[in-house]
Amino acid sequence: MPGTRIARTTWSSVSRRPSPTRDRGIPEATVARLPLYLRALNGMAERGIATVSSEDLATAAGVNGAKLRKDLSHLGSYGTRGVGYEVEYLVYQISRELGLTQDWAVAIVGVGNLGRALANYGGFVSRGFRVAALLDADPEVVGDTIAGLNVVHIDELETVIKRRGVSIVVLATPAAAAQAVCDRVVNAGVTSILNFAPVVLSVPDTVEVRKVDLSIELQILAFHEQRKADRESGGPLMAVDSQ
Amino acid sequence: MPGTRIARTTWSSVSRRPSPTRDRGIPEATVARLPLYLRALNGMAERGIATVSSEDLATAAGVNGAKLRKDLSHLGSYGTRGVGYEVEYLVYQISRELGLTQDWAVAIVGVGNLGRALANYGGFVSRGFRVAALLDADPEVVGDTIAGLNVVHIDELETVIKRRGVSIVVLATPAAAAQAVCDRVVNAGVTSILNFAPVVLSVPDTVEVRKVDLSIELQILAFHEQRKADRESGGPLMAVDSQ
DNA sequence: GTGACTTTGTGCATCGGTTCACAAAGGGAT
DNA sequence: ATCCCTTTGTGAACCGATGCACAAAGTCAC
Repeated sequence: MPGTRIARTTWSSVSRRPSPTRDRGIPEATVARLPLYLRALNGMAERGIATVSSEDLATAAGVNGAKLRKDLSHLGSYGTRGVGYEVEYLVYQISRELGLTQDWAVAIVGVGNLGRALANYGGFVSRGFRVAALLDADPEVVGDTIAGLNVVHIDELETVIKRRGVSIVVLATPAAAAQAVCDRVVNAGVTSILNFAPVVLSVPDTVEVRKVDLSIELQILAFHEQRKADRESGGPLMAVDSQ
Repeated sequence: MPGTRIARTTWSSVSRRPSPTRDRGIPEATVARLPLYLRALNGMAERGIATVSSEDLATAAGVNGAKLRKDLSHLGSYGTRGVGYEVEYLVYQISRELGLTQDWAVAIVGVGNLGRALANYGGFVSRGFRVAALLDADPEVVGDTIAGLNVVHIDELETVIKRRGVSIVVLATPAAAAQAVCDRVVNAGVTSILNFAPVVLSVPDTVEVRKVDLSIELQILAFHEQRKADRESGGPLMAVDSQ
């Protein structure tokens, strides 16, 4: 299947121009941590803290100081040497960089247990995001009101996406339906998808897919848990080495 | 705070012995992909496929062939050159490596919308995992039956963990309660935690914490989405470079 | 048994990300 | 204005992960 490509989290061809000062190509790892910093900073702003050092912010966000400084340096030079970062200002800069100064219309497809939970989860749709539509294929739930929104039939997908300006879609459908819905969503012009279904989605590489997979996380935990158990009973020097 | 350490996903001191053949230290990146391979293999087994090449399995799992082969080579030499991998056998080997041959008792703490969804989500508790307890602080929901389980008051946390042999805890509490519950869970001897609350948990570094954070995923999508928009209106050569 | 063909397993170059360590840059006291 | 102290921003070494490319190892046909 040469037409489609497997979803990658990174970009195939980011502009690799060696810009002199403000290289706009922010490393993916950094982008993934910016929301963490933002959350910590918001907490500080609420508690009335005006200024913060890289070291303090780093521990609040659960990372190391040097990493935080390097991350922030990718956005620009927003600190004052000898003092630290001004909290309000940094909140604004990170918000702007993440695109949270505009607001994003999100559609949730699949209103089962999980979809319902997401729709109701007020905290996760924080500043910048707004649940604009709920869709489902089951005639039983179509027409219901969940979190103040009317559930629309999946047939209306394309119409709803266009009319309500949806640019991010959350997939909470059963695994079997996910790829088909995904295809339609992509055809409707959406290029950002958050996928909760336990399948590997196949999309053109202009589309960004992020995956949240509960079962995988559990399996990773189980791996480490088992290893700890092995360690205890076997001891580190009793490694079996069954060659 | 020198006593506790921020949760890292990796191990501080994995056995770094240069073992000759079967190095038991499997790279973290590999571990994270094994569940993906396992899922693809299970699908193939169901469809009656007996044997599969690295290239086919790789595309099914959404990775590149060389990576898959290197990943599998960390577990041992389970393929046959010129033929491929026997599906059933590989399923068993990966399951064993991930610790899915035993079953793990999981407790879910916090039975709000999300906790309820997780409890009911039959698919996610796949082979190897079993929801053994539901806990909550709200007297309103304590005593309810959800997914066939009685919701227990959080006061019973330590007792329930011991009595039901819980070794993995899923935190689905409000952010404000998460750290306190986490401390109690850790004190009760649990060393594997899956955290859905939007906070950075502080735990001793013998404890493995994995985080699932919907809001962060959305923000990452927004970042890329904004960048695409900038690209279109600005054009790649109109980079502002506001030095 | 031999040769052609297929596919694994891995050495090696490369790349992105992390961490260290320090020079540069500011603030504040005297 | 000068000196000392604090903290940022970053060059450079390091480390793990990725991907290429190929030799080794097996199957199958005859």
